Amino acid sequence: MKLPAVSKTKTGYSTDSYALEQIRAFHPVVDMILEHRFIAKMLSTYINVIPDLVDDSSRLHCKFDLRSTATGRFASHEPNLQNIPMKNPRSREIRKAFRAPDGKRILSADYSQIELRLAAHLSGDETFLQAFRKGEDIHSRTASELFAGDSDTIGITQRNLAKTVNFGVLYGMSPFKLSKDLNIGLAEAKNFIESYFGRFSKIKNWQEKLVDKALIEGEVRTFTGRRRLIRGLDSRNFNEREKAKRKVFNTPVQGGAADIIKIAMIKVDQALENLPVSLVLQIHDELLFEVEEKEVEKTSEIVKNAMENAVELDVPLTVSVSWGESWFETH
DNA sequence: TGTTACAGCGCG
DNA sequence: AAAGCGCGCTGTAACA
Ligand SMILES: Nc1ccn([C@H]2C[C@H](O)[C@@H](COP(=O)(O)OP(=O)(O)OP(=O)(O)O)O2)c(=O)n1
Ligand SMILES: [Mg+2]
Ligand SMILES: [Mg+2]
Repeated sequence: MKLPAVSKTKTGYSTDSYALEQIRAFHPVVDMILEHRFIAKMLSTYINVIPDLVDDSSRLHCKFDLRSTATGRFASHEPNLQNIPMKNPRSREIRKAFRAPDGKRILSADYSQIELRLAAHLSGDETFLQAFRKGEDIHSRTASELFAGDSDTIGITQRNLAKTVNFGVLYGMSPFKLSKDLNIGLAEAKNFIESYFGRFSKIKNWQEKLVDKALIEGEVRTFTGRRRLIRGLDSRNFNEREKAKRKVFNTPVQGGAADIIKIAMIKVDQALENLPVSLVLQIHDELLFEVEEKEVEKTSEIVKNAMENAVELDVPLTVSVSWGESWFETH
């Protein structure tokens, strides 16, 4: 349609939502395509599919693959119940369909800033460690810094963007992508990254040491000894080499967080032995339970305690618990 | 009818 | 998307 080209893929012009956002002012069809894409995604992935998978007892069972991921996380499939809509208020409505039976509640327990805490622990960065000892919420803090000026408009959407920024920068995001994500200039994005690693000054050095070690050993490990083989660190291709480096310093953190919740699952299971509670889902750093309504408060305490004390780090682990009649009410 | 590559997008 | 990482699912196009 001769609209401006935002970027290219290997087969043509890119039409992903970022590209369309950039050209929406040039033609009314662009917004219509975005809306169509959104509805099509919801229908084809969730709304038209999931009801047919519910069994005779109104239960929906996914499968969990415990040994397919590179980092030690679980993977869920048929259907994937680890990617049910959450971030967009319109699509989040889907969670109202995931209900506890009469007399029971859905209870969710999610680690706070889990990979940031683990990164603080593993790197030993004093500023980072102190922030968590003081009970700071770094995602919220980043949100306020990003939206300095309009402090009333900082809600969950802004915190989610800040979350992407915090993990993006930690795991090697380029100033280019950061500037696009935040709609800011390249220079400002560079500044943000510099001040991030300036503030948490031991992080960079810790990451470099991990890469040096991985180059020698050909692998990287989480704190439990879980190993991931890393290829490409000695590649002559810059992109391939840099990609391998990012895997090296992501894996101990993402994989370590996976180790933590696995330990927590064992402890939770033991602690709940005599209560009418079933663990129904794991979503990377979150556990979802079905609980007799009467026992919700007691379960909340036990679960929170077991998860927060799964392992002992140089920072506290904090877990947010919430519950309701459906999955929508949690968080 | 089934497989693969691709682009795209949902979640953590 | 041009240096965030980790997943699974979808529709389309091309091909067997
Ligand atoms: N864009 C994202 C979102 C999440 N994660 C990883 C790091 C998070 O620590 C972990 C769990 O995701 P959460 O959404 O639970 O985020 P946090 O635990 O960091 O924050 P919260 O306090 O909101 O739970 O998944 C990531 O790498 N990139
Ligand atoms: Mg969390
Ligand atoms: Mg979570």
